[in-house]
Amino acid sequence: MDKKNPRYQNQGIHVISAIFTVDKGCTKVLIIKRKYNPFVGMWSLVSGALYNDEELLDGLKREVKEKTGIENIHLELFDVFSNIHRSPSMRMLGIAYLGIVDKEKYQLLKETMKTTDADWVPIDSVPILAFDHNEILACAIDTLKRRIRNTDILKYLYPSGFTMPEIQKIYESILEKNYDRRNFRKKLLATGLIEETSRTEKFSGNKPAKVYIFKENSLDRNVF
Amino acid sequence: MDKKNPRYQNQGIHVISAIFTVDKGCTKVLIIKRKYNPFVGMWSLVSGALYNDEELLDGLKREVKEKTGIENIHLELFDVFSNIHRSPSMRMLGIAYLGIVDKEKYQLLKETMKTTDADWVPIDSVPILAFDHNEILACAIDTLKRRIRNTDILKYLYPSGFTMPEIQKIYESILEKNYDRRNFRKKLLATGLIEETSRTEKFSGNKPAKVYIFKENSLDRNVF
DNA sequence: CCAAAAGTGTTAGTCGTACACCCATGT
DNA sequence: ACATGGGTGTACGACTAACACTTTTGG
Repeated sequence: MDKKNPRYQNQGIHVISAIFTVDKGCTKVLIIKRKYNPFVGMWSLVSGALYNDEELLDGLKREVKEKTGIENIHLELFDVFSNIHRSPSMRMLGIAYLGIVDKEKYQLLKETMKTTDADWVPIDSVPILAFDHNEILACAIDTLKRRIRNTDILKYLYPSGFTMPEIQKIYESILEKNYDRRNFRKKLLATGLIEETSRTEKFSGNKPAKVYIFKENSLDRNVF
Repeated sequence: MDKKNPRYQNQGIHVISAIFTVDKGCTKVLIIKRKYNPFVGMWSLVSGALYNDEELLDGLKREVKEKTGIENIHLELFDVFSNIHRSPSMRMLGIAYLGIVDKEKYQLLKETMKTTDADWVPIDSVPILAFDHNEILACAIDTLKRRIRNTDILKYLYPSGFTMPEIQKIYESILEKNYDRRNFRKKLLATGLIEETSRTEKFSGNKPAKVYIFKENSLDRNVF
């Protein structure tokens, strides 16, 4: 490879995040309003250009922090978008990550150096987004559905534990299906991914519910 | 993003392929011997740098053709490698694809403009490879195992059909497990991914075996 | 007619699903 | 004591796994 060859130059890397939360039974995604060009004034996913001395995840976390104030979240790769004209100014490869967080545990900045607004919006009423972000989001939603069924991604939504009714509601909201309480509990326990703690916590009734946590190991399994 | 900022410059994109085949019960991967620097004289996966006016898959297929003579194969994304020093000369993001082909259907060039040798080697006797290709290969093998169980990736190994004993051997070779002939057949048929044809073909015995083909639809399913 | 591999069916055990009652707490 | 949601067990059907004999072809 000849570094001087212009065909190898002028390409950059976008890191892009689809960060989800579930709020009262509604799946929402975090979007920001852009303060600068390209696409000034438009909404977009939280994203930015990678520096040449940065790992992908480090760059993405930097962008997420700069544009939303949110730090220390789990993000995982799910796809790459390579359309040559997906960014107007130059060829930018888009590396897309997804995450899911409890929005109550983070302070979202409404305005930053690079954004004029930020919000959690229901995934079925997302506006037109900059770049190819609507396409990326659609792909992220599909992947999220698959991953909550096949992997223990929800471990990162509940770092300090969860109750059965609580996590069942999450599965039902994201997958848009209802599950039988008794069978749900049996199936999730049967995966071996979680374990009981001695704590209890109230979810929405009066009787306190047992708190469970995800174990460390994380083999791929069909969960639901 | 300020295009003039040097932190956004000097990064390139590698497209990398782990192309597998199964040869007499042995899973093999295609590697090439490098004619030029970096890593002249070393073996590596089939890979190269992406042009700034190319889609990822187009660039990868160009590289595969240039370095092996092989054309028209299915390749699918499986991971991204972003370690800053994974390439010695400059920061190169590595976008990794995997494929599986019937090596008898392709003519492999032993030498090309950019390679001095090329070969299918058993995955348990792969030499030290250039860049981070050993790591990428290990990751590809894991993914291949998962995908033959969860997706219809073997459709691309058998574009014109397969017999039950034949495809069972492939599953057994890659997953290093044996399956009961009767149950294997029932389970694969139950996925709904395949259908019978009117053709028959001899695999290794004297009695001809029915030929099956993969259907068009390709929903993710657990196969084995 | 013998060898080699292809093709098929039944049974037992396991897993998933459907379903109804008691329990702990707050008001 | 009542309302609200949390917690549990059982029975039935579906799927998975184990297993042996018959069929087709070539030599």
